[in-house]
Amino acid sequence: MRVRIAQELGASLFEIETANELKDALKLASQRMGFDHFALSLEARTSDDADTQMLLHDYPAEWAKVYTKFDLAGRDPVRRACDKAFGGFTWERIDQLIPMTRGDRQMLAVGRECGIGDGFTIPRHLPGMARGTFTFAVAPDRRLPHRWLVAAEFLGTLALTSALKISGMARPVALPRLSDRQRECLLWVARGKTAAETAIILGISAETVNQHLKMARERYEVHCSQSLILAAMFDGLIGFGDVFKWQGYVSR
Amino acid sequence: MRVRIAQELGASLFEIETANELKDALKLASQRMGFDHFALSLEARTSDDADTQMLLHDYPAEWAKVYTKFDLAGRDPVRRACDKAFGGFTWERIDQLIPMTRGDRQMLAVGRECGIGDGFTIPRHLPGMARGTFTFAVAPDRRLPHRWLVAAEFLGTLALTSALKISGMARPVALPRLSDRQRECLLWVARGKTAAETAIILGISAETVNQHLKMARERYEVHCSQSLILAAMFDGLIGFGDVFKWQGYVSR
DNA sequence: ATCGCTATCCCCATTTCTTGGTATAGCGTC
DNA sequence: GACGCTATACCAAGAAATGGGGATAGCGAT
Repeated sequence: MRVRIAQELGASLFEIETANELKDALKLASQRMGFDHFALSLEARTSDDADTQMLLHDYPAEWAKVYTKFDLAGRDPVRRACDKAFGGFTWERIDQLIPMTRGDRQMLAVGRECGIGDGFTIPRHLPGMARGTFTFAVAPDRRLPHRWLVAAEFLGTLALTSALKISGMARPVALPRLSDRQRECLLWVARGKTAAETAIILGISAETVNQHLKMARERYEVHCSQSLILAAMFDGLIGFGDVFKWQGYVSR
Repeated sequence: MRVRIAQELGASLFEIETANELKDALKLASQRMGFDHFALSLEARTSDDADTQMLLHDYPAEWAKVYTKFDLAGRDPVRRACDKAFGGFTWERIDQLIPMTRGDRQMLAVGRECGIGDGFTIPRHLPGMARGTFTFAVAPDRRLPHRWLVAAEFLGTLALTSALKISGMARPVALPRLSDRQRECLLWVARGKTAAETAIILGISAETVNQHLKMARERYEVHCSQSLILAAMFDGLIGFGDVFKWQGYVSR
């Protein structure tokens, strides 16, 4: 039932096209699930200018002011905990994820004074592309609606996905531009192999490997393997998982 | 109701202490939710090759054999899509995330022949620490239990968290740190500049640029610039935005 | 003041990549 | 059968990266 509601709210996110619409929808959704506040933060790494960040929230103005004024983001235990958790976590569990300093507790206390009590934060990362968090929070005198946390995590993930789309990063995917063989050569080069090594691995001549790479560079209109790798990776033609699994596979 | 069941199953995960127990629990849970198979993959982001990987699954033996034997991991579209999604995705939606090559479709077809039909994969990343995926799959003649996907994503996240704890990978890995100059040189190389061009841009000697890159490679314990760029990017030291922003900035 | 450490800078020999060519064979389409 | 596309293979010259040396300057700790 709760999940059903979250799914309905989530479905509406996919028709959203502006940050303002998203903010309104999230405010509605968070309150419907029994939270007092929400905050969405997305730091994308592919925007064209300084506008690589999206911050939507309905925190009390005072807290937002204090937070930005004293640059509390740099010492926020919630942010640090985000680098340690695969899934959402309630703030009372932060000390299980990271060591809490006195300053950390003090910061949470300041938050409470500003109207932010307990919270539930969902961290998400896309290597090289973006990192985002979604937080649901309640007033200091209220308790988190624990029965809604699963739905909240689901909705928060959708909200981040939507924000990513709005931010202009999720472009329509281009057609595959490399042949399988070209991609295979590229993959081994990305894994740190030389053309000669790749040739042995694939059982073809080193010159042929170079030829495939040459063709691949031409298609991507770049002049060096670094750019080729990054372009292919950005397009999703190869991924970090394809690469790192093979670190040290055949060491020299 | 479905979430309740997932929560109960999830709660049991936190008392688990060995990979085998986890595997049994996940097998039970996945079947209870209406899936035929599950697969948990966790890879730590460390350069030394100790137990940096955990793979738990109940895929058909034939598929596991084919997958490892033919290096299918390097051309698995599911793995690539994991770098593009904040949340779980069904395999039928992969082509909305990444370009699908002929080889990709062929690979999914081979999977179907081996008993793996549609799937739902949950990707999670911890920058500088680990990357994990959890997949629920059904036999080729069956459909994914869509009503269970929210619960599945919840449970999958918990399973990955549990696996992280069990594997001992959770200890913070000290990220290689690069000096400002090293990072600067790396950035320009990632942007496709040669050492000589970078030298002019930075106003230093080309040999010095090479030296910075050399030190950076040593810190990351890699032997070539490709690996250096990818490792730094995976760790969040540089991002696609830092790179593509500058395409064509100085024409060649 | 000396030690250890780091960031910065430079040279050079060897290996590797990049770019310009050419060529054959297979495969599907028109 | 001609055409386009791809995979395969090779050659050669020049540009670039890599890994081996050193060297200087600053900075904090003992």
